[in-house]
Amino acid sequence: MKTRKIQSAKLRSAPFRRTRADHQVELTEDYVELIAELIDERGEARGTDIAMRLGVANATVAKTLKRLSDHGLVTQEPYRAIFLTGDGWKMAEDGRRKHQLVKNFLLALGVSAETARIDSEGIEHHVSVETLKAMARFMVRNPNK
Amino acid sequence: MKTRKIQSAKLRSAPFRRTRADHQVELTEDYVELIAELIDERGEARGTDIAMRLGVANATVAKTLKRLSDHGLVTQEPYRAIFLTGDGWKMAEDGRRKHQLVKNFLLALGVSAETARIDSEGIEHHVSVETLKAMARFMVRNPNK
DNA sequence: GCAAAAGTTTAGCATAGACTAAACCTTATG
DNA sequence: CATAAGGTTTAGTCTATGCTAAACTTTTGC
Repeated sequence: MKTRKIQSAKLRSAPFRRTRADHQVELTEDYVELIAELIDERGEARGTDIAMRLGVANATVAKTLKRLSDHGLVTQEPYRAIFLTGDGWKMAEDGRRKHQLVKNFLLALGVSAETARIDSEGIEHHVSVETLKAMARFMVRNPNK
Repeated sequence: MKTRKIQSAKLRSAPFRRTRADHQVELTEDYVELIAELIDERGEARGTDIAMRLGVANATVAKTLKRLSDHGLVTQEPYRAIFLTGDGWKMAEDGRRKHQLVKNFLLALGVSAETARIDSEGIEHHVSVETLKAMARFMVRNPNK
């Protein structure tokens, strides 16, 4: 096959997907959002509550929290509740704003509440600012039916 | 704090997010879709091409392909091109259909081609059938501006 | 105020997905 | 047609995210 080399040249590098590191970012965002939610709802976030909501073992939560703490997003004392740092709150707020917007958009699009809740959680981490703006515009044009 | 126990009881279990195993599914879908694309474009998919498009090292691709092969999605002979099995094609086609729909939807919503391309890749794995239908309806109402 | 229950942490293990470096086949070209 | 270039595989390492089991601390309730 004589054409191989030429074809290969056409593909030359491509920052096409992010895929790898992004999964960590997503999980981190999920954690801080959930922690913010728990603090709002009940004044404090505890390992067990996080574990239950995420459906993982507490040991897993403890390990992840240690990492978040290393990365300066949460603070914790042994055997005490977890709190968010300034950076942690910022990330959580960003996430929640996005999440709300996507969810409301899906509702405006006409999907059920349940589906809007589930899909918005997945989609939230993948929408750019441009798309968020387009969603916001759409909602202005199509008020909450 | 006397209320702890009662509060905890309220949270009782919650299949709230999928998060863990899903990342693997996403990566798998990305691989088979890309392989299908390469086969369509040029008749065969090779490790190097996949590595370039995904932006990872070939060793990483080789390892992942071994897993896909174990899971019956691709077939490969040493030092030869990669092909999809029936299941592999099915997954790839499903993914591509979803991907196209989401991308066209974003375009119809008014985002730029570049953003539609990038965001649709991320969103694709997180939209339910119900949301896809809602997107399709929207496009009927708002033909390709 | 002590013992049992509940929650948290630590230790050890497994798998996935990333990397580099080196060994190994194929292909292309002089 | 031999060899250099290029693609592929293997080996070994690292980090993240899961798990269970066991140790440890705090809280609750008698």
